[in-house]
Amino acid sequence: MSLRHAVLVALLDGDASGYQLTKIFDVSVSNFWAAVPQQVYAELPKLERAGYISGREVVQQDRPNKRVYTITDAGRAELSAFIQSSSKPGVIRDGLVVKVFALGADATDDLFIADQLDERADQAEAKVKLFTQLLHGMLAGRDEYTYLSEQPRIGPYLTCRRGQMFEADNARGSRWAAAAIRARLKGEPVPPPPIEIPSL
Amino acid sequence: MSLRHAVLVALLDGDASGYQLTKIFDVSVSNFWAAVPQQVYAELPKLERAGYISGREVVQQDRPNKRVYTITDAGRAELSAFIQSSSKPGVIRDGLVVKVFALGADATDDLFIADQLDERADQAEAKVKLFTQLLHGMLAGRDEYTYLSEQPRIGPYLTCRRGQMFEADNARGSRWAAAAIRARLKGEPVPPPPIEIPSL
DNA sequence: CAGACCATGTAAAACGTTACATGATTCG
DNA sequence: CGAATCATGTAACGTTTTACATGGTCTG
Repeated sequence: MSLRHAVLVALLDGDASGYQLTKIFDVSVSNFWAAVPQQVYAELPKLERAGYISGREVVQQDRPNKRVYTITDAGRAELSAFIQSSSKPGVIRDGLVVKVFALGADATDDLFIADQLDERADQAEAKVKLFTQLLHGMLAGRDEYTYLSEQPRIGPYLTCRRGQMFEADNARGSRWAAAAIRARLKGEPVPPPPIEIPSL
Repeated sequence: MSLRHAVLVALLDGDASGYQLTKIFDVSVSNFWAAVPQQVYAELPKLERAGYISGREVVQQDRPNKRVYTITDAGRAELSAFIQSSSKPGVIRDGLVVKVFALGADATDDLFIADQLDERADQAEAKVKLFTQLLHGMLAGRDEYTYLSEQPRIGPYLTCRRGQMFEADNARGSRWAAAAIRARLKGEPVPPPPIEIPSL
């Protein structure tokens, strides 16, 4: 049950409303913990009742009023307890790769899979661009070495960097697989893979 | 809802019992669709009632009897329909990366996170070795180019290859992050990252 | 003879997804 | 004035996780 912890870490970088948290989940937290807005909104009252966060009303003239949450000491303690507990392996569930596993069962299906792999590669490339912008924003002109050595809160940078590398591989791998499928079906030579297979 | 489809693709390579399917999920399907044995066992009667698979009792002397399932034509059609439907983005939920996001909030916690990253790197390296063995088993002496050009069912090979690359990056990235955290805490120079940050 | 592997489940609780609902304000 | 953004939920349904349960055979 770490939706709760995902919300708590998101509040480490400053107070936020439910709406702002859904945006933070969209661009950064979703790389390691996916959650839709309804889930986030549902979690906030639970966390507040548990004493891990405290909310306050913020009246706005130009926009609807909002409720802004702060992580409490009890929330930080809960986070510490979570960090010091053992980590379960991450779960992956990707329907597109289920389809890739089915490759070779039907040639018509194979073409659909190739199309979807290219689409996935496009999305992954878009994410890489977004993450690269976010990273340069955090670096603010400094180089990575300086940033990592001097910045106190490197967590958001590292997870964004991880997302960037993950999506870059995702894009390369998906693009290659799509090309390989099409080449096979046309009887043409399969292109070389992005990374050679290691030996035993 | 693609647990159902994950079970169906697993049956494309031959009939299997519930128990065998849980093993297939363990070593290969779990790379793209995680499921515990109870989930697999629960899905089989549903798939049989829907007509997508058909089961038969197999009596064994040396071991407990088992029920072996075969994918039906209706099952293949259902799989085709799934393949031709649009793919939702894959979901990732990884508690360890939630912890990484929290880096910098507390130095004691940071050390725990570094330990867990090393542990994760060990597990990822073990998976890379396992996948490399599985891949060489599938290749059976042929090179990858030949295999991909000539083999009809390349799905299992590609998903295994993908898992291998994913885990290799996972291992490299986790190992580096652990080293970077420790270096920072000791005031030593942060080691260079496995991949340079792309420019804007 | 203990521990691992084969073989299959039930039941309850927790969690996640989807559809629906509402209403204000800003921007083009 | 319509669309986008801000802002927050409820309710129903479906899926996943966790704990529990059982019993045979095989290996050291």
